Amino acid sequence: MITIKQIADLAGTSRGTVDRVLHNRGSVNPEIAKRILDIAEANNYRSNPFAKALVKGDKRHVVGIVLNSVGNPFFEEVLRGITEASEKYRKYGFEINIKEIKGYNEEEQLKAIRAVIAANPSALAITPMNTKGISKELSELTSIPIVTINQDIPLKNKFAFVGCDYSNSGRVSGDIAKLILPKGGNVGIVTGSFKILGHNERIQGFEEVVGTKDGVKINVVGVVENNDDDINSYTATRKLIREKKPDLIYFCAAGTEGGVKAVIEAAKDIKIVVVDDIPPMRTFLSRGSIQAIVTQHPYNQGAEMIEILYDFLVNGKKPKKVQNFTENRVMLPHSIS
Amino acid sequence: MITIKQIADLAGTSRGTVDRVLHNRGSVNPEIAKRILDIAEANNYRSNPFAKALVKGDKRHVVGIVLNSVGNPFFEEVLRGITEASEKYRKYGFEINIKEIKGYNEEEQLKAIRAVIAANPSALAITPMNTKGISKELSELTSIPIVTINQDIPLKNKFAFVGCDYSNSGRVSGDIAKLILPKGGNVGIVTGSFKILGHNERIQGFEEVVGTKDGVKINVVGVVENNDDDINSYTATRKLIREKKPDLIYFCAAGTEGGVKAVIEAAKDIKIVVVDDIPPMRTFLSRGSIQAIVTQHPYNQGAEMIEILYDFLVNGKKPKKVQNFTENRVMLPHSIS
DNA sequence: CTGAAAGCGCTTACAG
DNA sequence: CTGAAAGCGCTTACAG
Repeated sequence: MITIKQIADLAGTSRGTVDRVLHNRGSVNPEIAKRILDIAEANNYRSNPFAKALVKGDKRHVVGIVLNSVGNPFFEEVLRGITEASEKYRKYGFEINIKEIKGYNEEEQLKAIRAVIAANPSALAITPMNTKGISKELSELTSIPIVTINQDIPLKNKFAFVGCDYSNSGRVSGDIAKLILPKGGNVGIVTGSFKILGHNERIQGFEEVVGTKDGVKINVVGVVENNDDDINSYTATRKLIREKKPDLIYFCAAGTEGGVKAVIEAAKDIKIVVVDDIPPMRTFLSRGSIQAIVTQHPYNQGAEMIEILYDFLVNGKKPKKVQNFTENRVMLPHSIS
Repeated sequence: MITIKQIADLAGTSRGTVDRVLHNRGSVNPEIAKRILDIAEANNYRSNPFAKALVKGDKRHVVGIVLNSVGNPFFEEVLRGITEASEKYRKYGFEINIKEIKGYNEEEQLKAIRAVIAANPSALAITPMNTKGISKELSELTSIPIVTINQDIPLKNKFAFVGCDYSNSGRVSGDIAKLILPKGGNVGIVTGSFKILGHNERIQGFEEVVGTKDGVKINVVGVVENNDDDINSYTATRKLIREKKPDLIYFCAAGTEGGVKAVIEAAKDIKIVVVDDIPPMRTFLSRGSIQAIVTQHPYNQGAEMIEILYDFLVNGKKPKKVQNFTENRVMLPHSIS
C-alpha cells in the first residue's frame, strides 16, 4: 500500500501538495496535480482510515442501554442480539454500557436511566415504561439519539423504535389459521390483557385476515384474558374449550405454557398457534402439540438496534424510518434445525 | 477522554511508563504503577483504537468476490446483502471487489477468479462451478480464506460455505404440506433436475417429514422434472395434474411461474408450496394462488458471508462451523408487509 | 526501572 | 502555488 509520503517522493513534491490534489482543494499546478493523480492511480492509492480517524479526532462511542431483562427469557434474547452485534464493532471504539433491571418499577427505571446517562453515552437505547415520569425524563435528553426497543412510547425526540409490528403478527397468524382450517371453523383467542395495545392489535390483525375472504368462514368464538400468567392461562383456556369448542386457539401473548397444557389435557383435536418462541414452545412444536410459532425475533431486535446506532454514530446515516419492525417469523417444527 | 500523555503528566512520569503499566509489561515501580492505574481508572481511560491501529499497521482488507449474478434475480439479492453489509465497514478499511459474470461458463469463471486474485485480495468469496478446472484453480489459493456462497464444492482449503440447507428446506415444506393436508392427501412434486443434488435433498427432506407420522397418509404420487424452465414446467405440471390428481404440488426448484400457471388453469383446488422468493411468486402468494414460499433468503446469504469474513479478517475470529446455513424462511401472504 | 525520541499516515495551519 | 513543521494518540526500540 502506497502512502502520501511515497507519492510525494515519487512526484518530487511535498505531502501537503499531494493532500491538496487528492482532496481537490485547488491551488496546485495542474501539471504536478496530474503527475500526482497518475501515481496514485497506478499504485491504487487508498488513504489509511486509521490515520484519518486519528487526525480527525473520530470519537469512540458508548451506547447506554436500559433493559428490563433480568429473569426474562425474551429480553435475554434481545440482550444476546445486542451483545453479539456490538462485539463486532468494539475494535474501533464502539461499545455498549448496559444496565439491566428486573420487572417494571418506575423509580428503578428512572434510576437506571440516570446511572447510564451519568456515564455520558453517545446514545440511549431503552425498553421504556409508558409513564409520565419516564416520558419526562427521556424527553429532556435532547442531546443524544434515543432508541426505544420492543416497547414504545410517544416522544418528540425519539430517534427510532425497533420492535414488533403487532398487527402484522396477527395477520400472519391469521394466514396460518386459514391454512389449517381451509373449510373454516371456530377460533378461540387467549390474550394477555385487553388493556395492552399490542395484544389488541394482534387480535385485530388476526380477525382482519380470517374474516375477509371467500365463502370460507372462520369465526372467532371467544376471546379470554390470561394476564400473561400460566395458571390463569390454564384456567381460562379450559373454560374456553368447554364453552366455545374451538377448532383452533390463538395465543397472542405470554402465559402460553399453561394454556397449551389445558389444550393437551382436553385431548380434542384442537390446533394451536402461539407467539412466544420460548423453550417449552419449541418442545411442543417439535412434538406436534402446537402447529406454529409466530415470533417477533427478539435477537434481531437487539441486533438491529445496534446496527441503527452504529450506522448513525459512525457513518452518519439516519434510519429511513422511525418505526423499524422486525419480521414476524413463522416457525414450524423443522424451522428449528 | 483522557490520553496516555495526560495520564503521564498527572502521574509525573513518562508515556513509556504508562504504556508499560497499562499493558502490564512489567519493570515498573509498583508505587508508580498503582498511581497510574488509579488515574486511568478514575478517568475511565480507554485507548484510542485508531492510534493503536495506525501504529500496529492494521491492514485494510479487500474481499474479492466472483458472483454469477448477471441477469439472475436470486443472485442480485445475494449481491444486495453483500453490498449493504460491507458498506457499514468501509469506513475502517474493509472493502469488496466484485466481478459479476453471467451464466455458467468455466473459462469465464476462471478468468474472473484470476482477475479478482490479481488485485491481491485478503479473501475470496465465490459461487463456484463444480468442475475440475475451478476446483484446481481454487485449491491453489492457499494463502487466503475462500468462502463458497450458495453453491459449494469440495475443497481442502475451504474456509466456509454459506448457503441453503436443502434437506431442511424440504422438511419445512413438508411441515407446511402437513398443515394444509391434515387428513392426508396426494402430493405432486415438480423438481428442476434429478441430477442436481440440492433438488434431490429437498425432495428427500420433504418425503421424510410427510411420510413418517401417525395414521395420516400423505402420498407423493409423482415427481417430474422441469429443468428450471417455465415452459417445461408448464407442460410437466399439466401432465402431473392430469395423470396424478394431486391435492398439493411442491415446486422444489426454479421454473415455478410456468408451473403455477398450469395449476391456475386447471382450476381445481390444488394447493401450492414453492421455494422461490421472486416477484411473481409474491403476487401469487398475496392473491392466494399459492399457499407458501419456503425461501433460502439470498440477502442473508450475502450479508452473512461478509460478516464471516469481517469477523475473521478484522477480529481474528473463525466461524464456528465450515457449513453456515441460512434459515429456510416461511413466507405466508402477510409476511410481506 | 525509566524517559526521550522516533515513527505509524494523515491533516492543518503557517510562512513564503 | 508550495513546502516545512507540528500534531493526532499510541507503540517501539534505545540509552541510561
